[in-house]
Amino acid sequence: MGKESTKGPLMPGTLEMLVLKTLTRGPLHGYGIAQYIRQVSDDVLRVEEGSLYPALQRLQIKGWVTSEWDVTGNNRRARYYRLTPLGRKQLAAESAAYNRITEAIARVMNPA
Amino acid sequence: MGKESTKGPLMPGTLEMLVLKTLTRGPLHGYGIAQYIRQVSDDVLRVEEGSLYPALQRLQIKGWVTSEWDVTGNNRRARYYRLTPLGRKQLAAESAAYNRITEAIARVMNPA
DNA sequence: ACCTTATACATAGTTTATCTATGGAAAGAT
DNA sequence: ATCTTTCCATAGATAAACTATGTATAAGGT
Repeated sequence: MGKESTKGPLMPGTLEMLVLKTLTRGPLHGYGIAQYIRQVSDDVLRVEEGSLYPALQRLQIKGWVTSEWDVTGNNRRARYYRLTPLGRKQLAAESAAYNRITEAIARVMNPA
Repeated sequence: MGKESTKGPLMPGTLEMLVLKTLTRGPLHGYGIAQYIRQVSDDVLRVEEGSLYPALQRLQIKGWVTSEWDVTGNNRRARYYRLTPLGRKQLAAESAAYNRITEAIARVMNPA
């Protein structure tokens, strides 16, 4: 009866990068971040709230993002997260590291 | 003074896939598996022994590999791991899942 | 003979990130 | 009234990788 669960676990270590990337489009609240990532990834990447909110706290502590309470278009209170300049640098670094590693994995998986 | 450490952490969840893939070339011992992955990845992926040996035990328990003691070309005793047919199927499944996820990540990181 | 390096296996304990499972609260629709 | 959706948040469990450590032997240099 239920629908088939597409099942979409995240690769540990990629969540922070995806969140930072999402915030380059502008400030957004947690729920919106989760929805955006899920939609853009065609429902493959599912960001669980139990993973997201702790991650957002970590990002804030490290200074990659700031946050403030605001109101959504739905007239709901929500905490909006905003990328800091430091966060932007971090995103570039993480993105480069990610590419380096996935390319290395590709060399193992598809040897010449 | 030491050499620059290239630093190459693995993405959690990829180690088993890389090991299974390595064993498609033929039976090999743990130390050799680590060396192979490191070399083919151009020193980007470093397989720590503290990660590898527990992983090999997990693979064996699940039936993806078997093992037996043998002697290397260096005249040393070593435990050789061999991919099972089940392991080969598992590799195909993990590889497909990995591609699905990395492609989804790419959609988030490089939106059209 | 001795010492060092490289090879080879293995475990214990820590860290860290994600997940599951909950819980609360308010808006809007039926 | 009640239900669904939106939105936040935490506690506890799970799992994979890491660091550190220990053992042992072969080969090669001095």
